[in-house]
Formats: sequence, structure tokens, C-alpha cells
Amino acid sequence: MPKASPSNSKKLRRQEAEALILSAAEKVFAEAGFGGATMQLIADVAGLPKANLHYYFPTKELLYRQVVQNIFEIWLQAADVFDQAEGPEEGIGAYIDAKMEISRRHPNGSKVWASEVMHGAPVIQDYLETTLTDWTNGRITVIERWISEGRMAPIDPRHLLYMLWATTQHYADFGHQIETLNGSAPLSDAQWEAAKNNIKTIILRGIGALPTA
Amino acid sequence: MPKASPSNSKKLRRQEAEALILSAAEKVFAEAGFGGATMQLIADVAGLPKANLHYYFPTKELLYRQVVQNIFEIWLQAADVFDQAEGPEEGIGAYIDAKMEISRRHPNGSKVWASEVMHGAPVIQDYLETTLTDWTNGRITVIERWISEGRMAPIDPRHLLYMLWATTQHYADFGHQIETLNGSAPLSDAQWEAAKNNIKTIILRGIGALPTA
DNA sequence: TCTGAAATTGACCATACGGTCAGGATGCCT
DNA sequence: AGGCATCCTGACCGTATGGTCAATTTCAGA
Repeated sequence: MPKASPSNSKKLRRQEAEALILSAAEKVFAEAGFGGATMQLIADVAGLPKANLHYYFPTKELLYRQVVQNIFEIWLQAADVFDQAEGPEEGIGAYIDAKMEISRRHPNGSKVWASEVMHGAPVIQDYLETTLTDWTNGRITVIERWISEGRMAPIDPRHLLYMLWATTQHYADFGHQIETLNGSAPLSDAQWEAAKNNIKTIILRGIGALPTA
Repeated sequence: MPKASPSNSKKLRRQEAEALILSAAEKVFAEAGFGGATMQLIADVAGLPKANLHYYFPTKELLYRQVVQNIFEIWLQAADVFDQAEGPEEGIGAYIDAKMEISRRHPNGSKVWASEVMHGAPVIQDYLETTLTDWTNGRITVIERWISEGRMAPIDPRHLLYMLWATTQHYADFGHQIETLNGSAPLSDAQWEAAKNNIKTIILRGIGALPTA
């Protein structure tokens, strides 16, 4: 594994060093999983000696926890567009846009989160039970209001949210499969745009928030 | 980790032994990932000495490969309903039914597959490039025919397939998250039914294969 | 220039892991 | 009953991992 930075014998400020390590850790955890990732490999990717990692993050688990928390923060921010919207077409459309952008820009983060949840969320169970539960309930209230206002069909808000998460995160978590089916090439700008529009069209029309074609 | 079978000092037939090990391995790989899983833990779950595992499966990687292949076979079978259908409402509806049933009955298998793909498919890349590519292209042809026959809106078949995979497998891969948001309780029969119907309604209506509500 | 807190690092350790092996147990077939 | 292939298993081994530590370097502030 090559060094990420060829000449960084300079002393790093705490913030820079932590950011560098977290970035390397996110990549390695995404590619190998928690169990498959090694501190040595993370150190190599970051271009630092392994002992230096332990100086900033005492244990592998603490480092991992920090990575997962960072991702969660990004996701929560994407939710802001939801509440500011007038109706489902604008709100859900913007949410799909935001989540697809995250899938494209932070695929590693998405994978780490997916891996964590798939393994029973041993590290962030409390987040699921508190923050995520609250967030979900808040969005359900909004969707129910839209339904009562006749702006969309009476769809179960919970399962609609799951569908939004599933479809958008799929492009990050299963990106490798999608690239392979795309002739082993990354999706182009146009293909990402097509994917996004497809999701928006099908879901918005599916919940009766768009005029039928 | 307790023994799965309290008294199996009897000699096992090859087929039974392999099935027992594969079942235990699927569970452990799903819960811990490839790197996090240990042969010792798989052995404990299967109720066998570790050395016995290596008698049937020489290496951890070979055992893992077998687990992944088994899942892939199950998924391919679910595709049969697709081709036998008259149109999208029947074909895609039945496919969603089949895949949701798999998510419910084989959540561990789904997780192992997801984990494998997320980590770049190191073990089953050839399957993606051959079998899965062929399968996908075949289904795309069917969907394009439905579109040209005016049975559904002109949706990009590829992204529609990704959406079908994403939404159905989400209930297996993110089952823990869904259960937590369900008050830490597994989905009931009725809730599974509701999830299935929601997906079918939104997607089929979204692609113009259902009369609008 | 001096000082001390922060940062860096190579060497080291205990443990746990995947895998091996030799020898014993079992039971089918003649 | 006896022979033989299959099956089973405790003990063992080399390696790699997460983590520690003491010694050294760096640099901001006095």
C-alpha cells in the first residue's frame, strides 16, 4: 500500500492529523469491513506510522466509532430540505437529490454505515434508538400532513422512507455491482442524472405527487 | 457461544455435515463479515470441532465462496416468475413478491451477498461479469418489450431493476435498523404484507403499469 | 535561547487466528 | 469377522494483529 503523502515529516496540528486518519480509516473500513480492516493498513493509507494512529485514537473501535458518527451527521443534514418544502414533489424530490449526491460523493461513508447496521449496529445502536427514531417520526408527521392535505396518495410514510433510503443508498453500497453491469465503468454525469431522475419520477408518480405521464 | 446440537457425537454424512456447516457459516459471515468471522466461531455455532470444518472446507475462503454461491442460486431462481409473466403488473409484481419472501426467509444470505459486493466482490467478480450480466440483459429485453407494447411508461429498465433490488433487499440488509424503528420488534406478518404492497403499489404505479388511484 | 508540553516513532508484547497433522474412531462392504 | 475408506479431533505451529512504551524530536511561548 503506497504512502498517501510522500513528504509529511512536518508536525501536524491535531485537527489535520485526525482528519487525515479519519479519511483513511473511512476508506479502509469501507473496503474491508471492521474485522477485515487493520490499523497497519489505515496507517499506510494515511502515510503515518501505526503508533501515531494510536496516539490520536487509542483503539480501533474508537476510531471506527468516530467514522460512523461523521457519516451520520452528513445524513442528518440532508434532511433539512425535507422540512422546508411546500409539498411532497419539492420535499421528497430535493431529499432524493441530496441523498444521491451523498451516495456519489461519500460512497465509503455509506458503505461503513451499511456494514455497521448489517452487523447489528454494535457501535451505534443508541443512535438508532434516539436520534434516528426521532428524525424518522418527525418526517412521518410531515408526510402524514401532506397526505391529509391531499397532496399525495395515502402511502404508509414509514415504508416510503425506507424506499427512499434503499434506492438512493443502493448506488453507493452496491456501486461496484452497478459499475460492473455498466461495463466496469463508473457512471458518467449523465448516468447519475438519469438514475436520479428515474428514482424521482417513479416514486413521485408512484405516490401520486406528480401528474401521470 | 453455545453448541448448536447438544449431542452429535454420531458420525455425519458428508451432505449433512456440509449443510450444517454452511448454515452456521452463513449466519456468522452475515453477522461479522468475512474478516470478522472466525472458523472457531463457525465451528461453535455448528457444534463441531474446528478441525472438522477444515476437513470439509479446506480454507475459510472456500467455505465463504460456497456460501455466496448458494445465495446467488436462490436469487436466480426468483427470476423465473419474471419471464413467464404476461405484462409488467404480473411480472414485476411477482418478482417483488419473490424477492421480499427471500429477504424474509434468507436475511443472512442477503447480508453476505451485500457485504461481498460492498467490498468489491473479491470472490464472485466473475459471477457479476458473466451470469448476472446475462441475467440483467435478458430482463432488460423483456422490459423494453413491455414498453414498446405500451404496457408501461418508458422507464430506463436498468435503473428500474436496481430499484427493485434495492427496495426488496433493504428489508433484509437493513433489517436491524427497521426492527429498531419498529420498537425493536420484528415485523409482523401484516407489516411484511404492508411493506410488500407498498413497494408494489408505488413502483407499479410509478412506471405506469397500474391505473392511478 | 531555553523550556516543557505536544507529537512522533521503532521496537516490542501477548493474544488470537487460519491452518496442519498424526492418530484414533466409525461403520460399510465383502 | 475383518479390512479399509471415511470421518473425527486434540494438540500444535507460524503469522499477523491490536495495542504499549520509552526514547526522541518538534516547536510555541517566555
